[in-house]
Amino acid sequence: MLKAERHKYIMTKLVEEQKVVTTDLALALDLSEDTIRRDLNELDSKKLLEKVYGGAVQVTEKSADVFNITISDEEEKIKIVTKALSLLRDDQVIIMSGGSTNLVFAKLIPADLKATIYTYSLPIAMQLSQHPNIDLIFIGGKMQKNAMVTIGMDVIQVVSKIKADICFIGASSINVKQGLTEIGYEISIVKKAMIEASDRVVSMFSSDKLNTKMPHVVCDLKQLDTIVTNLDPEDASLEEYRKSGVFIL
Amino acid sequence: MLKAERHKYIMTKLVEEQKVVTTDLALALDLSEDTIRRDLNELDSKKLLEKVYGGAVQVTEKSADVFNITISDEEEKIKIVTKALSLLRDDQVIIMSGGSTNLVFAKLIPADLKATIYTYSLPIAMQLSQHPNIDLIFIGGKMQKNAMVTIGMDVIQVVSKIKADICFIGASSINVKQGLTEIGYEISIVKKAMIEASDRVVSMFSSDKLNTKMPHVVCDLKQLDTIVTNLDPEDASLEEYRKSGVFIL
DNA sequence: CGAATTACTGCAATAGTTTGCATGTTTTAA
DNA sequence: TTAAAACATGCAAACTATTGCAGTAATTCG
Repeated sequence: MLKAERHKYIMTKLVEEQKVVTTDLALALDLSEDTIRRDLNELDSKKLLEKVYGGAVQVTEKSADVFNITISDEEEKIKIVTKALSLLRDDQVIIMSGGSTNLVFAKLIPADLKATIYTYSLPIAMQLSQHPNIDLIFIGGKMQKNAMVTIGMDVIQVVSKIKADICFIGASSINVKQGLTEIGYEISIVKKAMIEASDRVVSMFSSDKLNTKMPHVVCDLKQLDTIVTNLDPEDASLEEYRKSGVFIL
Repeated sequence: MLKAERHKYIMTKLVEEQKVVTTDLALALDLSEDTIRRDLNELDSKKLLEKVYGGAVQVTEKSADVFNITISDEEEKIKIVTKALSLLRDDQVIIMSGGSTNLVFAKLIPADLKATIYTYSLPIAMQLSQHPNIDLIFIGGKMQKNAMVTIGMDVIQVVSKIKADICFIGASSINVKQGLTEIGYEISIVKKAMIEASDRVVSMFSSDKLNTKMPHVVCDLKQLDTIVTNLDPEDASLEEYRKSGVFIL
């Protein structure tokens, strides 16, 4: 029996019964449970079903409401950004890129902080727009749909005229050799401009971004002043990053 | 029975009956109360319900969420904007101001409409950012907090360079003598610029805005091409507006 | 063709999860 | 205040997952 065949069988069964059980499938298809589990994991990664302990269930379609932003691993991200809150001072000029980690950060910025914040991310601007003491400037331009950020020359032009004390920059990928890299060219050049415009560059990301790479280089590790992760700063996996001289929070 | 299955059952039951009782669930699902309690605690930590002594209740709506925008009289506004949908054509360049009526309008723009839309309202940009065929340009600048729109010279500068086919402009107040008026000076000048930039000016509002005034004049009634209200175009209270020559939808 | 590479499957050892029960504590309500 | 009900915690048994490995099948490429 072909793997594709099995997958079809599993999906059919799933629709019929709202769930599938690993052991039942192994029995029905006369295969080891290991194989079934591998199938289920594969289908899960394709988002065709949701693997759960003991089997799999149908994917629950989350509401199509644009304003209902779900943040994955929010708990983890809260831990990361909480550390970064110590970098904030009154009267700073701040630039923030997009990304869900930065969004969580925006949520947790203390209500009494007085600062000027530039951003080109719609969700972050929405979040900060309710902050009583922050002067918020949105950097306009053409919207990149899914990411809900503006991109392009308009953004670069505005950013390059800013003189910021600090910028908080999301990371798609980071590694010791290439530094910060991005999947999209446009985002990478906007981030370059942000870094140019800021005295201090901070990047926050979870450890699964470590030692990965994307096509477009943003900057060297050296150009980052501080990185903030969910790991302990002394963690072994940060060893090489420590050596490069970047401050780890 | 899979744990994930149970959780779905519990959540369904919770929606149906507004509450669940530990002992009842244990009986219904033929499991120990301990297991049910663990389930409820788990769902609680995911914020899907609130665990209470003896069972669990639905989570109370959190209103402090910036992204949870409530639109008053949404039904009424849907009626208004639905009429205005007929003004849309493929390949138009459109400017939209802020306001909840325009937000409802944005929601109802057909998915197959190809157009370029400029806006300076965060919620409207969020809404339109998911639209597959719209080129969206956000007009940046300093954010006005509560309204979630950008204002000021940056906005004026961009708007004055646009050549738009049509603009959809919210209204705070309108009357036959002064025309369109606004409570804030900054908003009024942005709207003036929008009108300048557009071949055709459309204003949508509910009838309670009729015959009211605010301090800052936006434009004459004559400068509006079309107004869209919840009233029948032939309604008596629109008599004087009809006379002024504006088209009423 | 045939050697090398790649993909698939089952097994075994290890690791992690779930569940009910026993125990002791906390909460509720008469 | 007190007794019953609900709860939290630790534990053991059963169950489920992951990982590396080895054997086999399928595919690729010279």
